[in-house]
Amino acid sequence: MTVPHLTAVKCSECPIRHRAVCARCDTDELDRLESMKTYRSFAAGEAILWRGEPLEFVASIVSGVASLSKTLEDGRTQMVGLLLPSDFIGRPGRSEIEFDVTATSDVTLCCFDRKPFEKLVDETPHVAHRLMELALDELDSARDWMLLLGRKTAREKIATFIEMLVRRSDLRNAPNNHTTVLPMTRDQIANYLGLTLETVSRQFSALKKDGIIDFSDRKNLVVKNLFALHQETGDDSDGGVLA
Amino acid sequence: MTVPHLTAVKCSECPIRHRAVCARCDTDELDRLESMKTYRSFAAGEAILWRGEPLEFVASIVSGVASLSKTLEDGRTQMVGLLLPSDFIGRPGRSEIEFDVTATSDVTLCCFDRKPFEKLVDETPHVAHRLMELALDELDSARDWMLLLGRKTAREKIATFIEMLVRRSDLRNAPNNHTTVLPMTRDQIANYLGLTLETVSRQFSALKKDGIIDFSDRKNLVVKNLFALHQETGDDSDGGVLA
DNA sequence: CGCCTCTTTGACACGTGTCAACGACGGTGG
DNA sequence: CCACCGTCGTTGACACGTGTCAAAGAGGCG
Repeated sequence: MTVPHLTAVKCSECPIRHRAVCARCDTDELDRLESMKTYRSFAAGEAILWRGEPLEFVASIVSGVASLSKTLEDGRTQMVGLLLPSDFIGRPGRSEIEFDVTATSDVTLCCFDRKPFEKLVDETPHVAHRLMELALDELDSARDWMLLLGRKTAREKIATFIEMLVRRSDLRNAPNNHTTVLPMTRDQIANYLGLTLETVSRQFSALKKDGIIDFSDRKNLVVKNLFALHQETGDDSDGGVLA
Repeated sequence: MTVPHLTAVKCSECPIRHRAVCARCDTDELDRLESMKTYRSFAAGEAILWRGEPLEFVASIVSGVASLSKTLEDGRTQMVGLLLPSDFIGRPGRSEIEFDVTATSDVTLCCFDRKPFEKLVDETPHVAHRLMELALDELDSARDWMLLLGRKTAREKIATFIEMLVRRSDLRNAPNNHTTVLPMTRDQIANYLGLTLETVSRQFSALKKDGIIDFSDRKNLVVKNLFALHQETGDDSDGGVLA
């Protein structure tokens, strides 16, 4: 299975223009980025970068979902990050990365060669500042995930995961009719949540049996009761729904 | 129990001079920091900052250990970071934090009022750059911890924890005679590792029974066989000892 | 149509949490 | 100086959640 390398769109028309690393750039800065960038695409399941490999390029995710994962010697793996459109791969001043980056769905990246990009970062406070914000956002979500991994039950993990997906995907629908698409297989969800795929499957079934969610097929789910779902996450009772 | 607020030492004589946020500063920049800083001390167990509280100051840890933790509605808590000397509290552009910061041991901080410090960051690339590095280091260790929380067994978690302490504390001793001090109670270790305090205690006992570690008292432990300890961490077999 | 991957479900095992009792240590006050 | 008390740590018995192993169903693609 091959994926065509899409031709890059103009930065000014880019769907992630306002949230990616270029979010704060003025027109001149954008022109400079424009001249440096290349688009690359990866099919679902394909490796984007391997741990320890020298880092030739950095990139923003234009479309699709990528994951960061770490593996123990005996093969147990844990996802340590989920990258969505506008998220950034690679860091200034780091020549390699400490985890594998994999395309979870089909992915399109807006790539920059690392060395010239680092030069640009040094000369462009707007970009440096935005990179800092993106890193801090990742740090916050990593810490939320540590709480989930260390202290939540399987049911709470699944409920939290679904709630996160619903919040990010579909705010257009009427309340109590939230629908969303699972962007990954049961196995990948298990690796994200620190569970086995069997436990993931069982917890989905249990939430379905309790009337909180429903599946139209494997990937598409409807949250029938968002309040009840939130009650299952273990987080503050006021939290999400009313916020 | 009160802790005296130590008078600040000269930046040029500061023990964390070469690793903290000021690491890359030249003499002029250091003078400016010097004029802004205040020392504060906190006794073991004391709260330094509460989640959601407006962030009045940022700080570097001069001595002692502080922890970041998150709590679920029913009281389950998870440490999401351990701050050692030279680590930084607070972020540019964030007016509050999403976790509690607590003094684990007696702690001394080098504090700066947030607003003037942010101004300084904007005007001082050396500081901005160093802050970025510190954030990325934290992100890397958060991700290592996610792997531990999600996939390691209790014994692997304890072995990893001890190995981390030994690496950071005592490189002066001869091989196979590594000694270290546990900077926290069993309960705090449990919250760091996503375990219960009983499990922590049992795993310490098991490693002692297997001749891998030994205790002279509750806090002081000797690693009698560092290679065997590393074998218990679940990490790559080549990893630490030979590196 | 048949193969392959993904998913579901069941039976069972085992690691870790829970509950409880006891022991060790350190500080305080008589 | 010693007795007391509170905190912290250890150990045991048991329960329960989640992992493991196994089999079969569901859907997609050649």
